[in-house]
Parts: sequence; C-alpha cells; structure tokens
Amino acid sequence: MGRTREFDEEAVLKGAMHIFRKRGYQGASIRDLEEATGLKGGSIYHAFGDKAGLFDAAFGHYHRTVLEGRIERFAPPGSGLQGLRELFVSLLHEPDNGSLGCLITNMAVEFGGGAGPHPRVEAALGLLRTTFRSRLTEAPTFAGDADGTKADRTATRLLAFYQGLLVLIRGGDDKAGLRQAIEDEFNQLETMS
Amino acid sequence: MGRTREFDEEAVLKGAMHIFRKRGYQGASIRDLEEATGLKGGSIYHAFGDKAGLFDAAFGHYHRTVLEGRIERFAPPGSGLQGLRELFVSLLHEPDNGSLGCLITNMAVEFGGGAGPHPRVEAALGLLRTTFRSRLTEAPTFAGDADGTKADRTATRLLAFYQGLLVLIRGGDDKAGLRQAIEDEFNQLETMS
DNA sequence: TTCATTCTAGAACAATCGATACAGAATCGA
DNA sequence: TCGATTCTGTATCGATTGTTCTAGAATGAA
Repeated sequence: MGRTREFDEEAVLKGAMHIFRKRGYQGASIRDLEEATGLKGGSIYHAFGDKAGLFDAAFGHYHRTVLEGRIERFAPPGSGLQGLRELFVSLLHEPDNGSLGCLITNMAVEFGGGAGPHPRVEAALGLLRTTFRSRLTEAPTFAGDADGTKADRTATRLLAFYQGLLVLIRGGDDKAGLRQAIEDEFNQLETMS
Repeated sequence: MGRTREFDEEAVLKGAMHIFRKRGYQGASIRDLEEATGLKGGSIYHAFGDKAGLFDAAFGHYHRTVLEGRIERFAPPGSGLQGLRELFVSLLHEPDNGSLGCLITNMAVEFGGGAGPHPRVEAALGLLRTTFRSRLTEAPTFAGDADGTKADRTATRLLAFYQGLLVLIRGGDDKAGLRQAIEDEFNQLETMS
C-alpha cells in the first residue's frame, strides 16, 4: 500500500540536525534544509508536517544520538567523577571549532524568549542533570550524602558550568583555558570535604 | 544646518535592545523594531544605516548601561568575593522571568555559527572576565597568587558558570536551585586553600 | 526669504520566507 | 491489471523580510 520511502530517515535527520545546530531554528530556511537533507520541500512537508515537525524530529535525533551517545561513551554508569570529567573534556573536541553548537544550549537560548520552556529542551537538560547526579553519588566524596541533597545541588552547579562551557566554545573562547577550567573544577570536586 | 532629531537616542536604543534580547537578532524584524523604538523604517535606516547598525548601537547601549551598570552596582572595585556573589545573585532578579535574556549570552550563541567570533561579544566577555579576575585578587584566598595565574583560571571557570546560569534562567530552570548553586560556588570559593 | 542640508514618514522594492497544490512515479492488495 | 494509497518533485502561493525611494517638514546659514 503506497510508494516506498526513498530517503534514509537517519541521514535526513542528521543533515537537518547539522544545519539547525549551525544556524539555529530561525536561521535555517526550508531551502537550506532541502540542501542539507537531500529532500525536496514537498517531501519534507509530507514526511514531517512542517518546519517545526522536522526540527522536533531532528532534536529527537540529537537527544538519542549525540547526547545519549556521549553520555554512554564517556560517563556510563559506574564511571563516577572521572566519567564526568571526560564528558566535559569531550566538549572541547567538537569538530568545526564549535560552529556546530550544542542543540540544547542553542535552543534554550533561542526559544527562551517565548512563553513557556521548550519541553524537549527541558527533557535534555533533565537527562544531563540526572546523569550528573548519578555519577556524583558514585564518588567517595558523596558517601555521607544519604538523601542526595548535596548531589542535587552539585548537579545543578555542574549543569550551569556545562552550559556555560558550550556558550564560551561557541563564542570562540580559548580551548586550552577552558580545559584548565574543567580540570580545576573536577580536581576540586575530588578533594571536597 | 538641517532638521533636528526628534527622537531620544537613549530611548530608541533601549527599545531596540529590549526586543533584540527577547527575540534574538534574526527574530527581530524591522517592523518589530519600528514598534519597539517608535521610529519608522525610513528614520531607522537614515540614523543607523541598516539592521546590523541598529543592533550594533543597541549592543553598545547594553554594554554601557546594563553590563557596566550591573558591575558598578554589585561588584565595584574593592567589593571582592562578596561583590561577585551579589553580581551573580542579581542575575536571578531579572524581570520577565528571563524572557529578556543576556544579550551577550544570546549573541555568543546566535552568532557562534558564523566565521569568526563577534567582536562585541568578545569585548563583553572580556569585561566580565577582567572584572572577575580583579575581584578575585582582592580576596584573601588569592593572597599567595602573585602572578595571578590562579585568579585567571578561576575567572574563566566563573565566566563559564555565569554564562551557564543565564542559559538555565532563559531555559526556565528553577531559580531557587540556581540560587543555591551560586551560594555553594561562592561558599566554596571563600574557603578554598 | 532663500537655500542647502538633515530628518521623518510612507509607499514600494526585489528577494526570500514557510507552506500548499498538483501531477506523476512507485508500491501492494485485490 | 487495476485501483487505492503513499511518496517525490516542481511550481507556485501569499506573507514577510531587509532595504530603498521619494516627497515633504524642519532647521541654520547666507
């Protein structure tokens, strides 16, 4: 029943994600998205409804692929503070010198002017916060933190640090200095009372 | 010689700044800017050249008024760590629940996809970094830091934290949690070895 | 009062925006 | 082989974009 899809959805979402990261939601035109995905406008609207629908799918792809992939690779369960440290450092190794920003950071800023918080941004920030909290509780430093209050607070502090790093990377800041900042933060986190 | 300006430049720049903060550079149309400034398109182009020119002037206004004003008010020379702490906390008291974001943060992200770093963004980040560094050296914690290396590194770490806070505020994060994160950061900064 | 100059307002510009309509190609069940 | 359905590409839509043009209003110097 019906013609078969010719495009590879993964590849299309990857291309769309790429340009949304680079130019933002408003800055990425349908024509840009045509070029980036290989699809023609008609197919895009048929498959995803509208621009917002394609963005939503691309953001989902980012969440699944880039975000969860990065967490799994650098800070899997059990990796503790060292995993988090490597997760942070990995932000500096992004290709294109940060011209592809973090979609979460970029969209938190771009959609922040609207009415309520963007649900997908909230979900992504939530995943990061939860991951930070979990790895923190694995550290001996947080052994006496039975109810996890301290881990919660530190997770929020780290989340802000994380987002700020991405802002500075995208702003063209010196990577060596940022790496030093990360090392300082985690060295101090390991020797905390 | 020639007709006198009828508009108040300060008020015009304030209105333009307001909407650039809220909707971003791309998201603010000339018609939006007409409404926000009270000027008609013709006058805008006569006075500022083009949209980028108006933005540049508005960013300058932000730098002079909001940024330098906030520093002077909360973290003037001599105010040390306590000044910085109040500077950070003041970010939480922004009106409109952060729907007017920090122009520096927003533009670092929005223009970050382009070729080089935006010079005005760089200058604003530089002012923040320098301010952090100066106040840090006033703290007894940094007494033994003769060459200022430690202050430099901490300033970068604080700058990332600062930008991250603004991302989370704009993302709709809970302010009480962010306040706690700020207090934690500075409490620990005060008791550092 | 001229006159050159500067500012304002409004209409209009080409270009681009997101989105839609439509025709043909491809598929599977009947 | 039909026919209902789904996908693709092209052409095009009205709306909006940033910008320019132009006519007129206001100024100070001559």
